[in-house]
Amino acid sequence: MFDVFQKYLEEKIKLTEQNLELIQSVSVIKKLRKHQYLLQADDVWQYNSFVCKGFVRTYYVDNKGQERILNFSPENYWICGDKASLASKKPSKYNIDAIDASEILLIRKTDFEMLCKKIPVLNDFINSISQENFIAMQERICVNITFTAEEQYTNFIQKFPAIANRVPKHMIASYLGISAETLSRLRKQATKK
Amino acid sequence: MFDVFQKYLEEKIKLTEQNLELIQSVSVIKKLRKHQYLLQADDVWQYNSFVCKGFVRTYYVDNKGQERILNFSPENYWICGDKASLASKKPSKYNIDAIDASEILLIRKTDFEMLCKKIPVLNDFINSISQENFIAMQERICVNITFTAEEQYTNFIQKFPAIANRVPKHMIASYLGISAETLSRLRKQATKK
DNA sequence: CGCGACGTTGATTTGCCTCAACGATTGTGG
DNA sequence: CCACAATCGTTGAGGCAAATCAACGTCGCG
Repeated sequence: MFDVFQKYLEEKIKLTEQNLELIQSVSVIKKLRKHQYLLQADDVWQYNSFVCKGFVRTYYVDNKGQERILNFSPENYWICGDKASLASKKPSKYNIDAIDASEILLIRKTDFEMLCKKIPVLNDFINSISQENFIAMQERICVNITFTAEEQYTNFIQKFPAIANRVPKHMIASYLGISAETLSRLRKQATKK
Repeated sequence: MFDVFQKYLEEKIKLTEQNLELIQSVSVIKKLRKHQYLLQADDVWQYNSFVCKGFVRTYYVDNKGQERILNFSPENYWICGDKASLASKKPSKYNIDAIDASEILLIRKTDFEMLCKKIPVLNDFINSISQENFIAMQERICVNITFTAEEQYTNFIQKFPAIANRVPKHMIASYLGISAETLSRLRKQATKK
């Protein structure tokens, strides 16, 4: 499974043989069955993680007991819901679990920092990803405070068609912050048009 | 005004005399009157910017013609609403203008990258700020998709009392994504309790 | 086979928006 | 310096979008 990650990296940046070996030496693969947790709320998280295979979600349970999905992480993406706990070393507020059977590549925080120090091109790459994520997040806030439920859903399927086809509808509703019933009705209306 | 920025930096990281001079050599101060634009939508933005004095907001105009505030940046904070244009070199979707008369320190993107290259401790510091911002953003999304208007407002004043006291109410409403009328009614209710 | 996950539909309620109007304050140009 | 305009906050009336509560069909799985 490391080869998936390797291929991903090689498409983005130039790495020497030694660097790749160094990265591999600190990488661990974790297999998850469907519904299995990668991280449970109240645990401390200490890894950077990349989805080699499968599909993962980050969510939390709100004060009314509802599951709220913060993020989907399909294969070939970093999981970015765990940053808060990773940075603060405090127990996580979020859960991460597998939507499909998955294989996750883990790199311990300290190892990851070592890698970034030793491989400047990796460091730059990671920073550019962080920046992209930040911009995407900002985008999402705009969508959230501006759009109606319908507009949000349209925007979502047009932006993430792959995810939209792959996860249950009620999870999309949870991600958008609307009820599953409302989403169902929106979909019905949309087909009419 | 550079001294405000210098003081800010020195509280956070150790810098040599030369490094400080280097930073100062690429810094420019821009004064803004109340209501003056720092950045207007459709312009390209190429600076990292820090508020030395005053108060600034980042906002956009939605498809219904409403102003939506994405961010407030008080003094001693970086302005982080301009990242998308800065990264992509594309015209900005956002406007930035002064809520109060302000003085903004600007560092051109290329100069800023040079600084980060030459001053590792600055680079690390900037990265940690980016991370904090990212986490705050994530937090905001949670609040947004979970909370009612009332909960959001309570959360806001408790989290940013300084901002809450300083900006007009209708801007807070705009930031939260609720109407000014609703906010007014919430406030009325709150005083009753 | 039976149970749970998923999606849908209906009825009802409600939180928030929109439109409109009005004081209070601030700012500004003649 | 006063008059008038603009900004800000508030209040009321009415309407709508979405939540909630409830029930039901379908499918896949243990």
